[in-house]
Amino acid sequence: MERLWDAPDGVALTVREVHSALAGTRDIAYTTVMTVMDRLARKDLVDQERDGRAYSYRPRATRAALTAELMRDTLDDFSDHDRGTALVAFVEEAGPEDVAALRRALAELDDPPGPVES
Amino acid sequence: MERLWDAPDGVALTVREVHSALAGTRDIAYTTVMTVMDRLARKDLVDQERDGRAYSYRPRATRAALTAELMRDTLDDFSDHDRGTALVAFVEEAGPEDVAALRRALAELDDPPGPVES
DNA sequence: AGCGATCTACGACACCGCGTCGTAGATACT
DNA sequence: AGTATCTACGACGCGGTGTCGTAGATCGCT
Repeated sequence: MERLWDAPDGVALTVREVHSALAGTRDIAYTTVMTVMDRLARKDLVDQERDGRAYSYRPRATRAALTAELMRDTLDDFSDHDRGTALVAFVEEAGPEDVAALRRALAELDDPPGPVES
Repeated sequence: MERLWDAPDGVALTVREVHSALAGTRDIAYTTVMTVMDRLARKDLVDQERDGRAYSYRPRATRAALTAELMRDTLDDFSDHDRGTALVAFVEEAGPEDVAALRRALAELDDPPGPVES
């Protein structure tokens, strides 16, 4: 259930909230959500903070950031060799959309767009 | 044991060859190598071809290509949302080396360098 | 032909991660 | 007190992975 990120944004959520949200779509036990949350916390993917009698969980990173990190991890597993080679392969097989996105991302490195204002 | 790629290059290898290669470094049973090879073949990560009485295994893809594919898979798991966002995050956290490699890779897309011929 | 080396086939075991859930016990609300 | 709400902890099944052994087929040499 790593897709608990899909629902919330960047705030802390209690188990109940998540469970309620999910219960609408699918049939899931309360404790299941708990267990998942707990495991995510154990892995430091979320922060666990007390919230009254219950716990609240806040994602430590964006889904996007997490995805990026996983991609980097994959790349790291390859590290001994030429990372460049892998990246070239990645780009070569990437769809036009992704290529465009990469270009944009790289461009912004030089020319910081100034976050969100405007 | 996905790291069987680390030793060979792009040719077919028999179980014995791989085993011998590994036996130097670590203490491993012949059948272990077999099982691994077999599983890799099952997953179509390697091609299995008869070679006399034994089998020969040839990697279906470069380690680099495989890495790239895994990275793409990770990205796909995120697909519903903005792939761009993930890619931006990826680029932002990437080291200078990787950024440079990406730039090079993208450049070559427009301007094919004509493989390897000096 | 007989024997030993070599291979494959098949199955087994342990361990881990993940998704799923239940029971038991603490805590709070009415 | 009684009920609802939470957490703690453990459990089960499933699939992937790393590891190996035994059995049976084949090959080559004496």
